Amino acid sequence: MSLSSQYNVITSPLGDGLHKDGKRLTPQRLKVLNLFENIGYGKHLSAEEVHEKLVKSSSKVSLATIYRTLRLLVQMGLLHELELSEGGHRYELLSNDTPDHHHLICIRCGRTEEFENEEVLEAGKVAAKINGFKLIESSLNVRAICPNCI
Amino acid sequence: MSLSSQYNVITSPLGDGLHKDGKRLTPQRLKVLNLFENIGYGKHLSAEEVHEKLVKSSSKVSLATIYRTLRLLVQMGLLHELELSEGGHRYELLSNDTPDHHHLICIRCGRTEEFENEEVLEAGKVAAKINGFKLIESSLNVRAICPNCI
DNA sequence: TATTCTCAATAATAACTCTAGATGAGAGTA
DNA sequence: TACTCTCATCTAGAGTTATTATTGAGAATA
Repeated sequence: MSLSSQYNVITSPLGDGLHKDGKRLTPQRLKVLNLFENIGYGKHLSAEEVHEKLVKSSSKVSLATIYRTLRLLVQMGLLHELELSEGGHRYELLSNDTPDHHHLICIRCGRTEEFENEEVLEAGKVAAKINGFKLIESSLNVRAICPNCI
Repeated sequence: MSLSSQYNVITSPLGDGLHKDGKRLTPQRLKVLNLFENIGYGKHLSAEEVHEKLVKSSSKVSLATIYRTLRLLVQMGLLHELELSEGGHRYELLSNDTPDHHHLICIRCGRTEEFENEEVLEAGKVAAKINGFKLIESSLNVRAICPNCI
């Protein structure tokens, strides 16, 4: 039996999106997406810049793969493509759902509800600042039992 | 190649604890632990009570397995054993770290810092109430980059 | 009564195999 | 310059097998 039938294995949005399509989660794809997550929202890079940055961080990924991966991540809705008037394209991280999204998860049936909360976002910011971290995103997971399962 | 070598598969504390010891994550073990999580902290049950409750919820687990599992969960530090003067033992969920614990996680090196925050706990409570869920616990995960990795 | 032991049957999961999807290097295209 | 294509090589992950931990039922123990 493969692990995918386990009760409690949680996978990434990238992995999930790829797998349900017969596609594969590769180190290269992860590196490209991580790069965008690291630089944060609102910043855009060209394919060449992505390539340079990965090479500098001793993560060699070929330019052809960069192009293929950028196209894929745009198709998956994880990146946004900007067309420049000077020619060429740039890519930026697309927040895939409500910013500052939190989840209420039923531990019995897995039902999930999203909600927003400003104080939670603020708490994340403060914690990051105190510890000298650069914030990327925060998500509150509330483990609970839904009405149907009580 | 087995999934365990993947980059981004997150497993449960129970699964992790068992696997690193060559032990297995079984439905029975999960059911027993879930039962304690569902009734919440501070409440204790005897082996017989655990058995009854599981049988009632149409989750048949043999009494022998209940005893074996309770001993295991105590060894793993997930449950606490109380010795009663009238004879027999009772078990209760052990909060394995700071209650209302939140995590600041470096997405590059994996370094993790814990912190507490009252507003976050409150936000979880409110969200659970609005949606009719019974709260179990909430944890805020802040994805960020630590000083060493910036 | 509360708990443990025995042992045949069951099943979690590590290990291995295999195949199609993905990559790298470099040539091709516009 | 900006990107795509080709193709040999590589590898992610599905599928399968095999091993051995775990379970259930009931007897045994204290």
